[in-house]
Amino acid sequence: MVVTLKDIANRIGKSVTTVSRALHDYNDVSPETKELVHQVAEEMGYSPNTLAQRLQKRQSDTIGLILPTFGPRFSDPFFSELLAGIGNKAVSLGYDLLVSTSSPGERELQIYKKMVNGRRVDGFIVVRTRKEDRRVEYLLEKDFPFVAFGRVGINNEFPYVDEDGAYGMRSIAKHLVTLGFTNIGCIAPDPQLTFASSRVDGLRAGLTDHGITLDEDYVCIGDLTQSGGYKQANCLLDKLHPPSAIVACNDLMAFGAMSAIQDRGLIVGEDVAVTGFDDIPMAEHTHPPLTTVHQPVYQIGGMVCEMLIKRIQGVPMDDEHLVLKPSLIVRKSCGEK
Amino acid sequence: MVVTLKDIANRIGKSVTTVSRALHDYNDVSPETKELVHQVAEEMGYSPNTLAQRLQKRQSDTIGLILPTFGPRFSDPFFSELLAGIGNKAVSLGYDLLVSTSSPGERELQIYKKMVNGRRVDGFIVVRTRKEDRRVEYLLEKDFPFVAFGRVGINNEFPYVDEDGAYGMRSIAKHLVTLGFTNIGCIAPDPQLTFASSRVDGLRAGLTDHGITLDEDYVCIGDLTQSGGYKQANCLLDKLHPPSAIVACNDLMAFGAMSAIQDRGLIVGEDVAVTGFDDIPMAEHTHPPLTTVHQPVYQIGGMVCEMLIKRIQGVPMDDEHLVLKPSLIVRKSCGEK
DNA sequence: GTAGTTTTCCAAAACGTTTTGGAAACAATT
DNA sequence: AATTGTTTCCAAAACGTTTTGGAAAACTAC
Repeated sequence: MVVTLKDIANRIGKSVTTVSRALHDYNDVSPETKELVHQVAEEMGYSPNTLAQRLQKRQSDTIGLILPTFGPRFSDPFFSELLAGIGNKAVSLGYDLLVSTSSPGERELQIYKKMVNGRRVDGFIVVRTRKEDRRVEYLLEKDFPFVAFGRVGINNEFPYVDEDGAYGMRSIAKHLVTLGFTNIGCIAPDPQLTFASSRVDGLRAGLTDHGITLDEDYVCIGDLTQSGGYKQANCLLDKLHPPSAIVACNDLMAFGAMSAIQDRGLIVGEDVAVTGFDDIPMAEHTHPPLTTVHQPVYQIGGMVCEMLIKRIQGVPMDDEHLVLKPSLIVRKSCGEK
Repeated sequence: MVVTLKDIANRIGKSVTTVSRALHDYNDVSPETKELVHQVAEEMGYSPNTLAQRLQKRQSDTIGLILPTFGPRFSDPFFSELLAGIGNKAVSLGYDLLVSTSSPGERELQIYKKMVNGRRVDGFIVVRTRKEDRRVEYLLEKDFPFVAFGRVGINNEFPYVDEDGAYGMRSIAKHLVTLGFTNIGCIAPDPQLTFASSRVDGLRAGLTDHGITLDEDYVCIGDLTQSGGYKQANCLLDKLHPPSAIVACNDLMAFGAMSAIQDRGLIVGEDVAVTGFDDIPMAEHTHPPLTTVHQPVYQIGGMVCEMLIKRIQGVPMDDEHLVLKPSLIVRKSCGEK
């Protein structure tokens, strides 16, 4: 049924070794034999059994990505773009991508362990890092190759790519202050996430630089979805002195905030300003278009993937720690300039 | 370094066979030996090498999913939800999920071939089917297991799950007619996609039922992204007699249409009605909330995954062809009730 | 004590590759 | 003619499992 090296060998009356070496173009096989082997292999429709090759190589040529989903309806455009970036780079470098999904927690860690123990993958890409991250602790302890998108609370002794969230938020702060906003609310992510602090702290620092303090009562915590942004924006708007600008820590929550504002008959960009973070493609076509901070997510996917493969193959990386400066994208959600 | 059966066997002075059988709880191993094996295995931290097991079983226990991405910035919440549905079901049934990304075309087919020939996966989930679909032709010809989400133009002799797009669109048509709309525009997907016709035809039929004809000039083709919806809505609105209702064939394009309307100072739901299709989570929190047709994408992911695994294992399926009736979700983008 | 049965074990083969370490055949050099 | 070198090949081992087909040892029944 399925053609193996042995079948080819039997057919041409040579050994399996010779067939294998002929196909790999070793120079201890005569040109005539090579020609014959290639021809017969082609004719019989031979393709090597990847599993056998991998067992022999003791490499799975596969990288693992476990997406942290929150709730069953996981629907985040950010991750689909990251996935495309990782996936395309992986195929171009000859690696498979093994994807799993799990909400953070014990089950998630079990999946990592299962993959490591069963040698199913050669390394991981860890995304949405947390301040105390069991995943990176585990992988570090096992000395298992991985590259993270994001950093952890302490001891970042592993390769990562991260964006300078504080810098991005300072840009936002400066932009808002320049436009005259002083009463500012913020929708932050779960504080266990590393990027929560860097972004919120960046915002606070940026405002302080201009003599404005961010009231802690005006920092709400959302779940990074549009629905979460909607709810938290409502909290903010229900206050006695509602903020005139809402800084959401990702675009999805910013969209929710915009809806909350509009549902009250207020106009985004006139009555209340809104900003986001990430610059997902949808941000360009909301009404009004969202002022946000751009992260090259697709490219980042490619970068982490490439770094991981270098790590796996023992090729030195140009730079183990990459921190990208995100850029402010001014659109119209904070009013016309 | 890594513990194998042989290590355990050496340590306790038994054969590899016995250790293997003890771990699998065969009854030709004495209780004492079993106990000992388990204990030592535990102590040495043994985990079987998945690659070796798979080679021996001649099964990869892996299912393949190749996402058709359009352009580098692939950012579709629909697919992340589907992925979560497939992924969670796969781990719960002990399968790995191999994900790749490619834009439709020759390269895409190459990826399928590579996976099939190298026996890297035991089956595929094919998504976003086309009327003439090289992928299903290929898999059918190779008699390789797969389950599709969606149908093809002719000869649907393979297991699939699909939604009744025509039915969904008829609901939309009826809803709009009931609300008094007569001048209707449509933003359709690429007509090569199977669901393009079923949806547009369904709309047309639904309108005809109520004595309204869908003007072909009022059917534009969008690329299923928000940006595409924005552009095509503008085309529609630029007409001499612009439609008073825009029916988009997915939610993302509906969002774009809403922005286009709002950018002209018009009010969605008052001046122009908009409808979508899919009911992605974001649809609930746009302004106004989007009237659309609900597809249980997460569940569908689980279903196709389960069907595929049955197909792979030769277990008969309850039903090889599942066509789901989507339900109309009335919100506010066509005006208050 | 013998024949049969049950319990417990294992060597060897198999899965499909790649690598190792020669060996045979022939040619070139002294 | 003996030595060295080159070309071409391959048997065997290895990767880490599981399965097959016994076989030895220990009981059971008469």
